[in-house]
Amino acid sequence: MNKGAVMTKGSATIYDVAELASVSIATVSRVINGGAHVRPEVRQRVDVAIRNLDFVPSSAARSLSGGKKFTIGLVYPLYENRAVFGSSSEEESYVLYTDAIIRGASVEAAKLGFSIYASAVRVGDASAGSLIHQLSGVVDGMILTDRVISDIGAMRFAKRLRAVHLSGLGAETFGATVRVDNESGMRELVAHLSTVHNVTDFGFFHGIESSQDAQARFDAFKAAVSEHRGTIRPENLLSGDFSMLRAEDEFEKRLSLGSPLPQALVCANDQMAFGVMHIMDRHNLRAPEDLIVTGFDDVAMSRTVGRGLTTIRQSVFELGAAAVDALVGLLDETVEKGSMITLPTSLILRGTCGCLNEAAR
Amino acid sequence: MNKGAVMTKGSATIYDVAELASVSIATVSRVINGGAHVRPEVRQRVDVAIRNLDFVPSSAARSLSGGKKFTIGLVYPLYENRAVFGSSSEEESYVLYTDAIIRGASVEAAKLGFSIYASAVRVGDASAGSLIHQLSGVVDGMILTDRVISDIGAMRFAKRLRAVHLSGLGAETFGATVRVDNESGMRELVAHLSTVHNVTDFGFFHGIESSQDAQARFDAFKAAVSEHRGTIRPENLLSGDFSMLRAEDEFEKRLSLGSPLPQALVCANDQMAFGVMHIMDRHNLRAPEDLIVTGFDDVAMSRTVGRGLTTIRQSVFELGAAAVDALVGLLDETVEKGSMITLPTSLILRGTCGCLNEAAR
DNA sequence: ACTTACTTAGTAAGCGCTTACGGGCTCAAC
DNA sequence: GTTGAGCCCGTAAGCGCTTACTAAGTAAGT
Repeated sequence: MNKGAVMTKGSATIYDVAELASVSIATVSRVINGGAHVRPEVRQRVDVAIRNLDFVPSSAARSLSGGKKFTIGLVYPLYENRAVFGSSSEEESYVLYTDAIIRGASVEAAKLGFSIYASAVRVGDASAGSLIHQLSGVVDGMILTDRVISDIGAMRFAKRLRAVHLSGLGAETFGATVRVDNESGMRELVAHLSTVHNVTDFGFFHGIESSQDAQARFDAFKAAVSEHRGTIRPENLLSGDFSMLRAEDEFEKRLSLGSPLPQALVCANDQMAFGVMHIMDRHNLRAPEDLIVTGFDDVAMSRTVGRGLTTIRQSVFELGAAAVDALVGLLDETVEKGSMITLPTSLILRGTCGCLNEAAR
Repeated sequence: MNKGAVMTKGSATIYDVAELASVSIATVSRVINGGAHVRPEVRQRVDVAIRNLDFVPSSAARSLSGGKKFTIGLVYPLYENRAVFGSSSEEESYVLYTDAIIRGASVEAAKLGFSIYASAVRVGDASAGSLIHQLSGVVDGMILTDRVISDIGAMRFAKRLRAVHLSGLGAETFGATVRVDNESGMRELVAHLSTVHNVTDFGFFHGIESSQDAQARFDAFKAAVSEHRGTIRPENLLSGDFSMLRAEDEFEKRLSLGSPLPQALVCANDQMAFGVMHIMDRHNLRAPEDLIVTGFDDVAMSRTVGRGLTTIRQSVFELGAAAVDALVGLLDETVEKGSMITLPTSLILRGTCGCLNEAAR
């Protein structure tokens, strides 16, 4: 195993590098990891050897030895198997949401030298706990997206594992919580509708109940409306599931009621606002003339649909990134357990409320 | 470290289990892995110990020792950082596509005991090769999606690593290729249009050039049209990038040309077909009366848009799953290097070609 | 009863790293 | 010139598994 050690079969190991550079493996290790206390000359020799051998340290060995696995788990909801292509549309909105989180997390993780291991859990699946438990052997900590863990077993693994919960409330149990500032976004929006457009008669399209975000948006909405002395007639409280399709059905039903519409219908996400506008179109109703419509998220399509959808922007991409930051912080004890990070939102004014200035940044 | 070994700090190790069950670690290992040659009684004792200690084997140690890492890399294209939320719409179609692949791959991988490590590469980024090289230290093999690797460095890593390329052509270099049967789908579609709807004057909306799929669909389309003695006027060859927005622009331009439209416009994916229909709407044109429009993919919205989009169904979810199967096969030498797996497509007839029977499975 | 063969379980040798520890240097201070 | 303090680098002990190899026990064939 002397000369044979050089690229006998699989990829090169640290021993091969050490031999080629005529140093010990400890030195090679030092060079790889920041390399304190290594003479420049030696470091160079090692670097060259690494390059010549196409050496990539084995993550497995690294983890075993170093204790850290440098992977963080990201658990997100899976709906039906036959996702997206050839499947229901409820999913699409979640797919977009989830995907943005995953990308945000991946990019941030890469910066910090971590990998993301994304794993889907069927919502409401009892085996979720077991999966998470299983995951714990593979990751250093994990990120749980909204709706993923009802709280079953939350306690159980929370103490053994670092975790970040997205859009949760009860920080305490988990390591930390990262959420979006639903409140101030809603407050801004309602204030705008009330003061600029003189809206007093409000309606609201609720998202799926099991979502903390949906709940938070509704609560904030109610608070803001009452603060501005607006009214919400019960028939203008529609309940959807964040999907466009469901929103269309519900709104169609609402129209058939005959009862006059509110001045403004605030939707808990953009997709539902699109659904509403779609149905309005069929009935020859126009936004904002016949009804002011607003969304939440500011997805790509918001800018291009009709005269532009007035909405509240949140950056889901940042959400993912922030979650990673929080988790890594938790791991090296930079972030305290129980902390809650809140990401800002901003009001984007477009055509559906009557403000056409596309400028709003 | 005797009694202390039991849950002193981190999670339990195989030693803790062995001690609790009064067996050696080798026996525990056997129980975990299929457990050949272990007396039922002993196996039970071990199982109980595992459960009591919430033992999850360390993936790191397993990999180090076993040689396999049980992770497969999945490299997909990243466009801009600020993905999806607050970003361009070109991405959305890709996001959906990528996501379906990732989910398909994850689910299949989970079944086989593998994890998916999904990693984004900026398209056209020179560092792609280095990232892939880096990845090779972490995974057993990888899946490269369409467009991800131009071929730079393909040679370089192909020999050291097992890889599956999605939608590629040149199998050989990579371990294996998994693709969708663009050809037979297109052939079916064109045959249908020609024989059932008597179309002779065809148009085509091309996808992004760098995509092998886009190219394959166009080639198959041309072949099928000429086989049916149809014609394609040059002005009816539109070029898009798979996005709805770009398609809208292009089609608007085409309309302003004044030249009569073809009888049917075959689009390389559904999103572009939606764009076309959107513009038609604005100009009071109807499908299929004024122009037959067809898509490719059968995304969720296809069923609900207008009278339903006639399209070619492919299951991207299956694509991801098949890729994992192929890769795992490659790893245990069940699948030969150089093989190509082709997934079926099927013609879905709906309103936009004049066939309203939603039944078509 | 005695080899032959198979089942069951334990012992121990790594897998490829990180890192405490210690030894050999060099250099400044006494 | 001796000592102490750094700096550099090598030695070796694990990290928690898998898997030969070995040994003991059991069943079966002669």
